[in-house]
Amino acid sequence: MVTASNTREQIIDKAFQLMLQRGLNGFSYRDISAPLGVKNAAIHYHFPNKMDLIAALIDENHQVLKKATSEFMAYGGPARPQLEGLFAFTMNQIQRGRPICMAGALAVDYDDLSNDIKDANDCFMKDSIKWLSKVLETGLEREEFTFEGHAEMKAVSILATIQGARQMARVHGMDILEDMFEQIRIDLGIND
Amino acid sequence: MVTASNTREQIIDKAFQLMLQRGLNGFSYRDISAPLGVKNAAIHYHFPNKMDLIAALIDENHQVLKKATSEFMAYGGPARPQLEGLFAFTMNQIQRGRPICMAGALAVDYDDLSNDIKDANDCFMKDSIKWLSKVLETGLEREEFTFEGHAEMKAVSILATIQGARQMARVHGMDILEDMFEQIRIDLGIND
DNA sequence: TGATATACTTACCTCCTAGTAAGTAGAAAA
DNA sequence: TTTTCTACTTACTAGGAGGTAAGTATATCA
Repeated sequence: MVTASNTREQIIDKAFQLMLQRGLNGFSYRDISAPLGVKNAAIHYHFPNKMDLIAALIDENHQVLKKATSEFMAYGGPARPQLEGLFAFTMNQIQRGRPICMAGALAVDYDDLSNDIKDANDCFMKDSIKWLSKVLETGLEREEFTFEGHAEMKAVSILATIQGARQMARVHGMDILEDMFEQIRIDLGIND
Repeated sequence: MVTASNTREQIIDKAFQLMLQRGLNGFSYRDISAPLGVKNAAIHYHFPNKMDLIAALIDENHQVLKKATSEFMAYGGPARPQLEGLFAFTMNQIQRGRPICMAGALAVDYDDLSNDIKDANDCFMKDSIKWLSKVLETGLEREEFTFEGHAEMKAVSILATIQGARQMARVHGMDILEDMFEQIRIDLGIND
């Protein structure tokens, strides 16, 4: 072996894609190992069982979120680019072959999950909601947005809309997503 | 055998519940047959393969929708009770152990589906959107609702929100759903 | 009464699943 | 140079998946 091994990262990357394409029960170790040219046991070496792998994926997902939102959470700033960043991130995920979001992928098989994984997912969602709530509050203060109701409830509703829209996009095509983003903008009083 | 057989109906009923609880890949023939006290082969007798069963479930789902909306689609009437009916139906489904909707259950495993099933699901979604669009348009005309943008886009966004909220409710508890319904009302200018 | 159809059961099959135990090539450390 | 560690592979297992072929009890029809 000449290079330092990156098998672990490749496994995570592939599993991530499969998870967000087919859900937790929709892919097997073989689906990961075959395209990478390794054996199933190689996956078990890095992740003793499937739940360990899933936990790593959720953690990975959470890191991506934290990285993307840390600056705004620490220093604030204009809200609109944050919202547009969420839309762009969503589109980007889908274009990279990840049509459903992590929470969506887990939700169908939710009963199978260990408490650790449920907690990790819960934590991720709470952070997402916290961030978007702050974006909305900031947008309201800076008069970038207008909306009725509590920022947190509005944040949850926007995240739910995107989550649902990602699923619907699979059936109706990706245009529906742009429509949903536009509707969210309209509902926030953005007209440009 | 004394009574007329209702095994077929029981299979559909059980499969429906499992499908909306765990998704297409989240349950097996055994999960259906065992609680009904029949053998797997009994399911194969009524539905030669799993896709035939899924098709029957989608059809069943579509019938429920048509039944619930036919009167309004034919004769119109006040929009608000229609919207509240959607909320009530959603809550009722969840309370009956069906936390995710059919489209959500199919979306994760969408690539596995036959074209027939995709078409049937597409047809169901189109009918849902058509109905809710009419509800919104009617509500606007009758000054029950106020909103910006096209009725159809707004309808899709509401359905997406509910779909996403059902998934989130699994993680965050059912209270989130009532919150989402309330936010939808607020966004439609309903304040009571 | 005999033939046919319905609604299953019994017994089986093949394939795939996650998971394990033992072996191994190469790199690093002693 | 020997030992130890890392990162795997080979070879295997038990169990579960969907699916099938053949048999059977009951009801219906001719």
